[in-house]
Amino acid sequence: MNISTKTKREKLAEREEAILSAAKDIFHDKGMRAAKMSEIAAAAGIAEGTLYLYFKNKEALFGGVVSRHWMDLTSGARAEVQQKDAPRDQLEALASYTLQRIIDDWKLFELSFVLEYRLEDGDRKADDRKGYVGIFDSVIARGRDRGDFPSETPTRLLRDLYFGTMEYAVRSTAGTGRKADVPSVVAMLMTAMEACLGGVSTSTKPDLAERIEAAVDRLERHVDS
Amino acid sequence: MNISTKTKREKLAEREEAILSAAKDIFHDKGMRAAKMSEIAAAAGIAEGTLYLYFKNKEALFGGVVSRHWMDLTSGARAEVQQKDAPRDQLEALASYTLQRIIDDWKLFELSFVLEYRLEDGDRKADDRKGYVGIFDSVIARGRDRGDFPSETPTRLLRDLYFGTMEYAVRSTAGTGRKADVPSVVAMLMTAMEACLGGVSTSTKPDLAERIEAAVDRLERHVDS
DNA sequence: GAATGAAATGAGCAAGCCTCATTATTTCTG
DNA sequence: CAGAAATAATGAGGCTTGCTCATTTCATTC
Repeated sequence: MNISTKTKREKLAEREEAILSAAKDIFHDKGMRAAKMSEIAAAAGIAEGTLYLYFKNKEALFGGVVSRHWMDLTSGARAEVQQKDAPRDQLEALASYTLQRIIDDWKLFELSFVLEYRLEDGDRKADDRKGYVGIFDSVIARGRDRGDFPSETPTRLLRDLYFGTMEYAVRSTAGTGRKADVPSVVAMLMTAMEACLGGVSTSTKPDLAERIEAAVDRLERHVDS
Repeated sequence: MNISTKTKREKLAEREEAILSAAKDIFHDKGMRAAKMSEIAAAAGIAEGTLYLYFKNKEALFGGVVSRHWMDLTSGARAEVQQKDAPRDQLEALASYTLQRIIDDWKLFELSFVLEYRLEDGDRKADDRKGYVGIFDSVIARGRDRGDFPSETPTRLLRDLYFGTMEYAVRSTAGTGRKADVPSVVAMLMTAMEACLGGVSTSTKPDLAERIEAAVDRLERHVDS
């Protein structure tokens, strides 16, 4: 019967993993265009024809690589966000994490752009990123529930601001030697977000105005008595 | 001698135009990948080999198309900006114009992304967009000179916010039937920009000085009574 | 009209994605 | 366990397509 430690399904899954892993390396090194299917097959230790049993074509393989990357990113982001409590701080942490990851894995992001614009069924991208963007959305939703974000700016627009700024920041420095300066970008982004989210209560300490108001209140009560 | 109305140089330039025009249509319809050089040659009314006398290869041809597009965009934007006086209004006008153009010519933008990530000498994009981004930069510079924008947020970061948000806004709606809602995006973007540029306050939250004054007023009235 | 050089041509080459007839391996069955 | 049946893997070859280059056409000059 089945004496071997690996079931058939496991062996197939394992081989798919090997392919994805080899493909990732080669796409990363050479880009989508220059990476040859024959090369990927060789790196994965299989025949070229076998590739096509696992992935319909080069683009599908590429899609598989990018998709895995997004899933990895998503789980990392979720962990990062859970370490903070206040929605505002979560937004900040998510921004730092996202930016840093985009910088680190720039090559894969670059590739995922290329993919986006070549794929026939334009929904893949959405699927890939849906999980990631969902984290952002739920932070915003929670902030709104708590009353931290009184403004009614649609979440959709906030996404544009948030992710657009970060992606562009990295893209605009890619190619040049310079790396995007994470803290600066995050600081500006938070300023912008706060403006668009309405009166964000700064989580850490009450802001200057509030302290003055509170002091005046105390003084009022004091004078009354 | 030269009886014909067109000099030789003119004829060559004209032919290059014909090629670019045909290429634009076909790239637009089929995308970079599916567009065939033979097809473009046929559409331009020349032999396939002749293409290669005008453009080194497919990517160079593609680059020519995208480059022309950016130049067109840039001159339009400049005209738009000159119709306003206040830097803040110029920013707003530029944003509306840019966003609308990105939406209208989305296909070409899409293609210019693809190009970006396939080109060997990564500087072309910068060259193409430099003129366009320069308009933004000079509006910011003028605003700073006039003292309208007291904040010292680096212009580089502001570009990320400005262009990143707009590009992402269009990208996130591309593919779906929905079009990006220009006024909403511009409104949010201006809120964000104002927050980052300092000064220009339309913020919902009364600003610090106003709150302190209000508190002092209360106190005064209280003590008087 | 001959000579010269520039411009255009398109058949054919090379590269690489993908198919499919064949072979190998695993699973099932009596 | 033998054989059958099903599943998986192979890699040579087909086919598309970007690009080259030997040849031809056209324009200009003397």
